[in-house]
Amino acid sequence: MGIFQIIKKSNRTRARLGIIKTAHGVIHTPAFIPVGTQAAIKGLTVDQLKEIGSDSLLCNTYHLYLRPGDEIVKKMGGLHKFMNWDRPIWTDSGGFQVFSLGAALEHGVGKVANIFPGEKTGVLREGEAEHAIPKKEKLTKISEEGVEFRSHIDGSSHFISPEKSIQIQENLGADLIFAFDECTSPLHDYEYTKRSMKRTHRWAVRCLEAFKHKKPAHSGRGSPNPIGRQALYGVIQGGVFEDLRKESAKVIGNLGFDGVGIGGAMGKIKSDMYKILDWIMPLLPEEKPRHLLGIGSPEDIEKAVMAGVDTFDCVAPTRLARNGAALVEGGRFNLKLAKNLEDKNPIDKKCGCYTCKNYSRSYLAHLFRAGEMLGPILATAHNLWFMENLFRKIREKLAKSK
RNA sequence: GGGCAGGUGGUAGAGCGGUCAAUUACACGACGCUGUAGACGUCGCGCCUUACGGCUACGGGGGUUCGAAUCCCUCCCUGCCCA
Repeated sequence: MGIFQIIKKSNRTRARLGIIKTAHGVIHTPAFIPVGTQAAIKGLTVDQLKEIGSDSLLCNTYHLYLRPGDEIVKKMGGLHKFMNWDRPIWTDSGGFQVFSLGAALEHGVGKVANIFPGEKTGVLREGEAEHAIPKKEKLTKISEEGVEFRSHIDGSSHFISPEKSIQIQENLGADLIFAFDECTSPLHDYEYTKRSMKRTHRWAVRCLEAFKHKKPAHSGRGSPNPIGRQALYGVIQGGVFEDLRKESAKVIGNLGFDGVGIGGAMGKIKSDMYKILDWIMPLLPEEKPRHLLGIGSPEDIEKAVMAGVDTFDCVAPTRLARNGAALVEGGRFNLKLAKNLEDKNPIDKKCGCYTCKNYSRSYLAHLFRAGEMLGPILATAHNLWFMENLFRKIREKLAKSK
């Protein structure tokens, strides 16, 4: 029995309305999942997050393994108890850190690379990194067995394999966990991306194997988990290459995971990502929930939902908030601008969030300029409410549609 | 009245003959942020110019020098000490 129940499918697009069932309650999809890497949504209490309406949140395996340590979290009764969040939790496998502490550091790029270093306008062959403008020394070393990380905190060495990632994630005790993968860089060429993808596939099999032997998870207070254990998502890779993406979709989609994550480099421009989604969606089993890893700019959401994505996680709304950018209809609003100091209006008059109901642009500008922590807090509450509201509208629209 | 120490860009504070439109920090401004090494980063910040470059500048004035924020004289101002 699967964890996903489709309530309604759009006739015109691949969009689905559904619920993901976990031991800590359901997630109404399509859904945005706020990211709380270190078992905390930066700046918000869980009560604030509940008031915003988030069904679930996502934490990070690598970060929690390093600090405070997954064994500690386990001793404290698991992530839910540790962070006082009784709704569903996801954990990312650490696969993204293979990228963010590796190629991303080295090349100075992100998942969606619209800026290429130096003269390079295209791909990067393996070993060619030194010709690009190297930003910093990478902290990872990848082998068939797994990935050696040098801790970004103290430089100490750590080795994470697919088996280790699963074990850490079991200790953490999230409801929905991810297979360990390598998130490749948009600068990687076809050959490297292909070899990496094949390895990610082998790692996927190893994750499933390690996962099989795990004991059923004890149920939380929410509705019973239909599968009586954590749910494991596999991750599709393949960069921007059509044959690789399709191959990965078929392999990961049929491996016996509970859900499918779509990860990796999403190309140079936005349209690349939509192309990738269109390639892989027809190849994925309908009954499995699909998660688009790390994507969540408002402008990306609707198209991805129509392409058939069920859930999204993204650091952008929370990070942007901390950096002084409020999400508004059609773009962003810079909270730090001096001219805001004389503006009595809220960020958005039509917004129903706590921040907009109670505070002016003037006050927010003051808080940010003064370096008061309340600024990022109020901005985070606004941005997450904005995302939640965006998805609520998408769900309502799907529910009403024919 | 006498002695000493100082006056540098929005602020603090380097520089003490050429490499100085002037280190650095803060402030200010613009931009960026997509599975969080991020309440962060990049850039700008005398004037004109897209740029090359030009112009005006280190309290005021006057000198020395090929060349002065840097040396000399003088005036003004500030702080401390003695009368």
